[in-house]
Amino acid sequence: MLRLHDTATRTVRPLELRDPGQVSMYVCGPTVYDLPHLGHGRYALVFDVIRRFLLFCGLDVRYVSNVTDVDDNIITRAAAQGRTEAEVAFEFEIRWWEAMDALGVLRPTVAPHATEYVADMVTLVAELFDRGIAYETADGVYLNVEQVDGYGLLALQPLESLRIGARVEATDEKRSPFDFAVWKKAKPGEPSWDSPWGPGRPGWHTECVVMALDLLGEGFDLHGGGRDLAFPHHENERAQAVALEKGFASHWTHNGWVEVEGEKMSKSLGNFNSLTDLLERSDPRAYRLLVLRSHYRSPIEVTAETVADAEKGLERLDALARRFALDDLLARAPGGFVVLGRDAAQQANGAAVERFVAVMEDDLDTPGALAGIFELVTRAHVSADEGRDEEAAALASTVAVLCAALGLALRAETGEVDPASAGLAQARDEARAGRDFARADELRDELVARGWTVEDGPTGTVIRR
RNA sequence: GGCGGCGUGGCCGAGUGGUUUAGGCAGGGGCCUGCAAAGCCCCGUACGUCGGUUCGAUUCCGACCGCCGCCUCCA
Repeated sequence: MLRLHDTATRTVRPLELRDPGQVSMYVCGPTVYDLPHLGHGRYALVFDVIRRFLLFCGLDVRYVSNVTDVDDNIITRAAAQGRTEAEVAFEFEIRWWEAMDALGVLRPTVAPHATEYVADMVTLVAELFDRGIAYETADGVYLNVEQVDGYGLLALQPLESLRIGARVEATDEKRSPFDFAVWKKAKPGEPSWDSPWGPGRPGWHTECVVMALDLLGEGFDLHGGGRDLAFPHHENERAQAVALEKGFASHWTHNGWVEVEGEKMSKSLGNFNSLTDLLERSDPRAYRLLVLRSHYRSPIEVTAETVADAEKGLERLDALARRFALDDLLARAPGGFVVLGRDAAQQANGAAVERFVAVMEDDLDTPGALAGIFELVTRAHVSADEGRDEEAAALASTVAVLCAALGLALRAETGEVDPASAGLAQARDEARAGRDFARADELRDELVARGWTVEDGPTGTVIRR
């Protein structure tokens, strides 16, 4: 079984399933008030890979990831742009899914919206209120964290030590500095819903509790997100569940940061920290490879260099795909899901698959998994060079299967060739046949000038983009 | 102030108490090729500093230096 780091216990331990054969996971989704950034892309990729690996291992996965479509940031953005909150949320949610699709991130099984759950959230807040754990202030309803057992579990430090450095606003009516809003009273012009405390909107930390419990049930298996969500967001989700005496996530997993050229990320690189922008200016698969190349809990550096480096790694995989005419298994699979599970893959090259599974099960060691895949690439070429075609084909197809398990698409196609370029390629073959190499080289230069990469294959000139 | 993480060869990035290497990219040499490209083979003898434990540490312990993050909305 997959062993993953669990933030609550600070250990790597097996993911224990509530229902055998069935994984229930909740990953905190975006607040849709702006374009997704690189950090969004990383968490989405990390948990996509966890999901795909579990699928590869033959498990059913119910993957719930929310969209926060009401929140302070959206309100601020809408006001600044003279639009409604709904318009802002709608626009950026579209941009979000565009980016996810480009990254090859599987759509969640369910992607609930906060605004669809307001009534349930009011019910939850009322219950917290009735239990005396939440209290009303001038601007909302707060949960008193001092009444929650084990508060500070995910912050990885006791409540007392949190207090020392806490910044407490002087005007705060809060009973404890870490008390958080479960309901925010609306100011004039803000979107609002009715509640026993007057018109308002739910606090951010409330939506995930309600939606996770509704869509996955108590005691679901895995809750994930970026490292920064551990505290206070996940801590506060958990606090509400504990206050209500409901079983919540069994396992908490958080991924590390994205760093962009040190501290001056956006300054020197323009919009480079926008995921949308990165996806436009590089092969979208490169970001997946870049993310997979380091451990999910380590910080990663995203620079023009590391992205270019990843693109070259991709080229090596694609070259194998071309040589062996490997199918892009993801393109053929319905919904981009892994089609070949572990059992089927076993037939390709059992030892390699077992090694892959072993390293992946060890806290998602994707760098190790990639190392194994690249070794298979070399072995496939060697086998083919030495004429062991069957073995070579098996090795190459193993590469395809394992790449698919990681969500990495392989490209064997060479791109659409226009008639003029095809003509040049043919002319070059004719020149070469007549041993007019000067002419052949001229034609190659011309093709290169048109943006093609030119290779001589067994059947003549092959051009590709 | 409290807490946590990191520091590996030109770059990215794993890993381990010693004997055999991660892997990728770049670079050098060779094979193949009309020349290239792709591919294959070979090469660099790395582990922040100072101590300690040990027969032996990059890997364990301690101190120190440096970098980063969290404690506040944040993936």
